[in-house]
Amino acid sequence: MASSLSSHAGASTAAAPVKVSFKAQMLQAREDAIVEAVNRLLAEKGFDLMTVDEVAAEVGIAKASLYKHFPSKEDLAAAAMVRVLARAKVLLAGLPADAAPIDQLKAVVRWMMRLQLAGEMPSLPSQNSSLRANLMANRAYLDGLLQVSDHIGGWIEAAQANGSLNPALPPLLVLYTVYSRACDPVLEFMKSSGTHSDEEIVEWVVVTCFDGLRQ
Amino acid sequence: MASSLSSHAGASTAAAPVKVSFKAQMLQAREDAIVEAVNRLLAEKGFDLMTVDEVAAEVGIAKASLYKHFPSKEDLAAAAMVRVLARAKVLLAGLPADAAPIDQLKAVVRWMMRLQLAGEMPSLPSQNSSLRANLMANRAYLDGLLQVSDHIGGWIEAAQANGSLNPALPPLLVLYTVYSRACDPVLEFMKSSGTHSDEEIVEWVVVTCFDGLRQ
DNA sequence: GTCTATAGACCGATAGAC
DNA sequence: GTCTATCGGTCTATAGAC
Repeated sequence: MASSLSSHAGASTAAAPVKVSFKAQMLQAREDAIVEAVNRLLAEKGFDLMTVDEVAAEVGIAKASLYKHFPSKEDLAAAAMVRVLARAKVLLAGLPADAAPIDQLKAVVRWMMRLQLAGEMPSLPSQNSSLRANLMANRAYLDGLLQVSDHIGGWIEAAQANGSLNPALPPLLVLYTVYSRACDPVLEFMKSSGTHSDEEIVEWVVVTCFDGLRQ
Repeated sequence: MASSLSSHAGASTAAAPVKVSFKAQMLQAREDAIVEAVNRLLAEKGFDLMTVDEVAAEVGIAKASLYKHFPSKEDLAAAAMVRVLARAKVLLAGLPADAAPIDQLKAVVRWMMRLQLAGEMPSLPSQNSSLRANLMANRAYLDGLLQVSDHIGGWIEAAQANGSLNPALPPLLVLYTVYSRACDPVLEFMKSSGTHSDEEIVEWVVVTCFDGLRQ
């Protein structure tokens, strides 16, 4: 349909999409910069302590320009969550399909913990109700969360079926436990103790998560 | 020394301590009410979303009266943490001394999770630096934390020594992992799913914590 | 009559929103 | 760049105990 349209309208409209696309690219680029800044600030200080002024200053734009892109602080946070969910989808798609489900799950947990240790994991307070309401009304967020959860959920069921994961545990509990590693305070605690490398910490937490504190 | 003083001064001063003690008791009772309200609000909304006006309203006193007892919002939070640490000490002291160290640890984890599910576990954001600085300057908090950590730390080392806990894990990691159950979002998630009782949830998280997701 | 504690108005700063 | 709401923190007039 698009090709028939351009062949009919000729050169004048052939240039127009390029121009619009360029403008859209600029807009998109700025939006990306905003969301990345929000992502970083959410990881560093959390939602409540992050101010919209900070975000604008970090991006280097006026606060008013921010509100052209996102109507509220809550929407900024939602955009950051959508971004990290998109990154998660890329990771999931890139994992070797023939690996054991339990190893897929471990890879996901490792990725989330490395992201947190790198200061790139935005974490939102589950207590803020206005934020929760906003997220639950955000289609992009819900869609992304559902897709990622379905993908991981498939591995959980497969791992329980082949006996590598405790089948007595509700799959939802396992999913939540995996997700919780994204905001596990143990990582920050161990990092601040300063006596271990990030990779050591990640491996220890993976062990405690899948094999428990017991030996 | 107090008895020799009263025997010397006679009846007139014998009444005075009673009066002072009554006044002090009233003051103490109100302080307890304040700290309990702070504890509940911290558990419900967290530090940032809790307002001093709310605390005063909950207790039923004026905000200025609050500031007669505690000089700042941070001190209110610290008092709530001291309170929960005191409750923890009572629990630790009441556990059967002859039980296996691993069972002592499980009992502690169960207690923390039940407290969280009951909405009585105050949790502070680790990101708020002014709050952290205030806590680190609070002797009562540091003392309480140290005592509780020493007590639990002894069990961790004993459990590692008798092989019921993985000896390859740094004791500090184990301690942090235990403490983290106090703010484990899995509990709230599972509770909000509404299909399981609190005790079921607690037992599942205990299993995943000590035995891992793996079977 | 004095003195303390209280209640509720008040202030300055700051953050979100436009 | 402005506006408004809110929040942490303070001030003052008053009520009640001794």
